[in-house]
Amino acid sequence: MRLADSPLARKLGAYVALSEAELEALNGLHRRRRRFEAGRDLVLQGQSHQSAYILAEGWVASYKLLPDGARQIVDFQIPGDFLGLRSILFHASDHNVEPVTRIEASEVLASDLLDAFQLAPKLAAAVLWAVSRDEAMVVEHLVSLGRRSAEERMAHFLLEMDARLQLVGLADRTGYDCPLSQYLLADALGLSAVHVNRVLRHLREQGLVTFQKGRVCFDDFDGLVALAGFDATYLDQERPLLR
Amino acid sequence: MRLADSPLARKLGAYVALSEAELEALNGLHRRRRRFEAGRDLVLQGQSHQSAYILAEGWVASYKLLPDGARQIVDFQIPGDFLGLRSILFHASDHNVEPVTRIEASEVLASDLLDAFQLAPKLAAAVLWAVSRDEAMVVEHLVSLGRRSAEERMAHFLLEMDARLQLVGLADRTGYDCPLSQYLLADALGLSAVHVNRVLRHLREQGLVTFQKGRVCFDDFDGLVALAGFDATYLDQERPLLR
DNA sequence: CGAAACGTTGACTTGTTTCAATAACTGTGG
DNA sequence: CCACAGTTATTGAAACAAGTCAACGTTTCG
Repeated sequence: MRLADSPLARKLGAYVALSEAELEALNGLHRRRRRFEAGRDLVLQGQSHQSAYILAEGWVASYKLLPDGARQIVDFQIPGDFLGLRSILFHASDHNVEPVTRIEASEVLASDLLDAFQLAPKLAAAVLWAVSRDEAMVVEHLVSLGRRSAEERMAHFLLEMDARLQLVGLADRTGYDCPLSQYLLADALGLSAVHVNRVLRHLREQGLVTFQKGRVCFDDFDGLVALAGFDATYLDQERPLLR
Repeated sequence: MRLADSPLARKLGAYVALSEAELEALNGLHRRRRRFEAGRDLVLQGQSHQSAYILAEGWVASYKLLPDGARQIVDFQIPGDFLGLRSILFHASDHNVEPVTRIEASEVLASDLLDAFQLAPKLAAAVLWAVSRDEAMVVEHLVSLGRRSAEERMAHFLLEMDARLQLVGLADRTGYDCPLSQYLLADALGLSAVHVNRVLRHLREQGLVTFQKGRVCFDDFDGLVALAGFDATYLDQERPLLR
């Protein structure tokens, strides 16, 4: 694998072009590579001294549990994303991190990050950009839950994942492979699993998207964008590259 | 006013005790103090090269607008909070910032922050903590919209604002002054203004909280905490002080 | 091959929205 | 200081989106 082919390198490359030396420093973060099985949480709500990770392969869900047992998935992570970065600084982690599939991830200590930044200062700006982008995605998700209908939410979500996956080369405009069950979608979108099923059926019957057997397939991309009111500028990934 | 009395100093002081020199550096951020009238937005969605601010007095709402004109308030800011910090780094601001009351705020440039961090490195950690805390609040808000009922949402919101205001000395366990209209509450909680009114009435009739004439008054604090399932650990402000 | 997880559908219930009308504030100019 | 306009609060009735319960089909995997 060439250096630039790591998902994180691809993603950061959309923000700023990275030199060979900078890619090298980035690669240094991928020592301590680990594998985790689906369903075994990496990070637990309330626990302290947790590590952060860079996800290399597979899908992950970050979620919170409520006293009554309900759960809300805050975001999914895909290759190239950070996991639990906030819990490095915080007194205790305020959320859980669960692999949706079998995953591969590199453990990252605060000191690793600082070392990399010293080697390649441009990297610090790029990572800060990635973190701000994560926050912007959480904000957009909040807007979905507060002000979009179930159908708009689903459409918006499927489109956001497409844009994010495209950035790391795992999707194109026709669709992508998606390992999420309808239960996971329900917990992310603030719906019941039954309603998720109905919404997906309706979107399919309207000829907009088909999500079946682990594959999301856009039948009418522009129609879906219109329905969702999807505007990808919050992902900040359409800019002309800085060089 | 003694140095430690600025709201930001009070807030950061809950994370780490600050020396006189550090308070001095923090104070340096309060040059360029400005006043803004209620309703005249400071930062606009889609605009670039925006400033960040530290809020010194008054309340502010950060929100996003949807194509159909609906709006979702992401968070309110109170004295001691940063405004639009994310839009310093980002290509264009992805949200609007509107003063709810007449406010006073100090404009902060990226270079000001870096200067202050150089003068007082402990400040960098404290600011990073504040930013992470902001993100944790957005996440908890998202959980509210996704998985809590209207009544739980309202209760949770009123309790969160109490905890935050206490940290800067603007509230106690009995209540606080709150300039938010029911329309603003509705746009924050993902409800209609009519339903906000009904929810407030019901909470009042249950003897839990009274929110009338600009004042939130807790009639049964513990009962409200129980109803909301409120657990303030995500605010990370209960820790024993680091010295 | 069987069990468990996941997906699908229908009938019914509920929380929240919408529409509509009226009352109570708030601030401003005469 | 009062009258008026605009905003904010309050309440009822009807409509609707999404949830719940329940049953059954389908896939996956050990």
